Amino acid sequence: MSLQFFSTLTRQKEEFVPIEKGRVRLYTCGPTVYNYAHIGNFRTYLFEDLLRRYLKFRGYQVTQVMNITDVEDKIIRTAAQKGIELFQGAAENLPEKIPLDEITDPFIQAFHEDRHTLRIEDAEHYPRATRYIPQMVSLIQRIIDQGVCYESDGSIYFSIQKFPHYGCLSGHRIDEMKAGARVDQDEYEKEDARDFVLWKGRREGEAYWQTALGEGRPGWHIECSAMSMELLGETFDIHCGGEDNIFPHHENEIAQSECATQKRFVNYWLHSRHLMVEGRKMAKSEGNFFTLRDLVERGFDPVTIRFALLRQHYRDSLNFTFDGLKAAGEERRRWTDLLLRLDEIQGSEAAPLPSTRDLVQDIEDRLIAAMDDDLNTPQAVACLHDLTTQANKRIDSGDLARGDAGLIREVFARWENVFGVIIEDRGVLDSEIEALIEERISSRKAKNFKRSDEIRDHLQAIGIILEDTPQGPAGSARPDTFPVILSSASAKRLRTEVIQLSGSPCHQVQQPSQWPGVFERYCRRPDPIHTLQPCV
RNA sequence: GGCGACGUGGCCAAGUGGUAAGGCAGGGGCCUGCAAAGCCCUUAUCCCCGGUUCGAAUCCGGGCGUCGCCUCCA
Repeated sequence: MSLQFFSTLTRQKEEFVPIEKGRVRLYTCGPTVYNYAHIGNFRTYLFEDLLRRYLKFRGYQVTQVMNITDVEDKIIRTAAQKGIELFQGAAENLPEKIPLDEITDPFIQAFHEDRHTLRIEDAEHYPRATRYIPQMVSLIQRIIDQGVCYESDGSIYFSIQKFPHYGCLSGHRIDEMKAGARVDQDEYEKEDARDFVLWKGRREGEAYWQTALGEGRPGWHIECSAMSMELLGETFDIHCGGEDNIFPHHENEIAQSECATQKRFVNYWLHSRHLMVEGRKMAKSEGNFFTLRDLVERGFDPVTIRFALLRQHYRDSLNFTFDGLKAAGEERRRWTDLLLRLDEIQGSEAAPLPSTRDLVQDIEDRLIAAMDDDLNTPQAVACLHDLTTQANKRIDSGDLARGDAGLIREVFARWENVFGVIIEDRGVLDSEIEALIEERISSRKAKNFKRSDEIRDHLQAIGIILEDTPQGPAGSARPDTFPVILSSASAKRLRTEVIQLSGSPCHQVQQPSQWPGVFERYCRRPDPIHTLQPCV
């Protein structure tokens, strides 16, 4: 089977054929930087990251653009409130920094930090709207040349009646779109309430650029058209975003772009559905609004958050719950535990058994089939669980040699490149803890179970779980906490893998009233008397 | 009001015509000094009604319910 995506444009799955063989040009709508991104935003960015990673896995060279919207109403309003000097200047000749950057730079930086926290890969380009004003102006001029625009009070509007395909993406038909009160909220003067603005004429108290179009600033939609064309060409392969962007944003992008170029704008439109929290739309007024930072601060493992947001299909609405997070952590723990078990397999480096090769081949075939089918992550995850059960079974029965273990490890390593949720970062075991582990081993040998249980309980209280195996103690990750897997040389000598938690004590965390009991169940253990050194 | 999506076991969730993947949680068992982990066993006829078909969770019609967009909210 071939790689297929569900295209919003045709509302069906289509085989993916890139414009240029072996290469994908991908545009993803990025953040508006007036605040920290919330987990709903990140659901979309994670979907796009998965898409990017899988395309690479499938051998494509990916050129991804993610725009940064750093000029729009809220930013300008914030700047005005803060008394930041509003700028003016020729669009062609702007200084390195503009006053609005004072508002947006910190949030751009925070966005990239959050991205890294969630293991979202770097895109090739992160264009900022304010740096592409000249391109927007010339694009608007091309659209004007097509005779589909009109000017009113210094602003330039696109007349949707003049674009016959208007509505093709969203399914809205122009004659059915009511010019109701809600549509007509724009303060600017439009001939038809449904028209959209390409260029906003200068208004008192707002930032503006001096351009061939006059003084003003760009409308919302034009930045994506201008920047995508500049960096990816006038027709490119895939354009993504959240479902709320289908209308009007992407609909308008198509209209303005295809009018300007008289070419197809985008071949595949992919949209992710929204995230809900505990069954409700996430909203500040509901008290269920979370930024990534909120959750990390409260002790949730960001990689588990990544997994919780990725393991459900991107085109289904996702109900983000704390029970779901916990389950996601358990699923990940199965994998990390298995990898630890595989590491412990001793013996000769014999060639893998044919049955192991068959197993691995079957799993990988199914994984590819699942992901080829419009990124069917739930099915792919099930494949990894199947492999996990099979591998555990073979370890238990003792017919897994190091060569077999290596083969299975390779599968996880390969698919880790796609999912980014399997492999843990490892640190180094604290010497005080090592001493306790050694003491427990000797206690057990001496059948002093009171003392050995005491030590195990103590370690568990600070977030280290010891599990005894026939070969000696081993460790596993706590699903509900922040695991830092520690594996020092001496730990290995003891055949021990230990996990320690890092971070702040839970009693410092404020419990939110809307979820009584949440933190008893999910917060980090009150630690941290032991300092961890990250291992390279 | 217009457009669209969805409704599968306690929870999450695959499966789009041939008699229900996987995970979490729960129960039982093996293993263990006790645990933990792992393994084994264990819970559904797929919102309701009608239709098409030899046969439907899967197609069609109706109903109920949930959600999204129609507002510069991913």
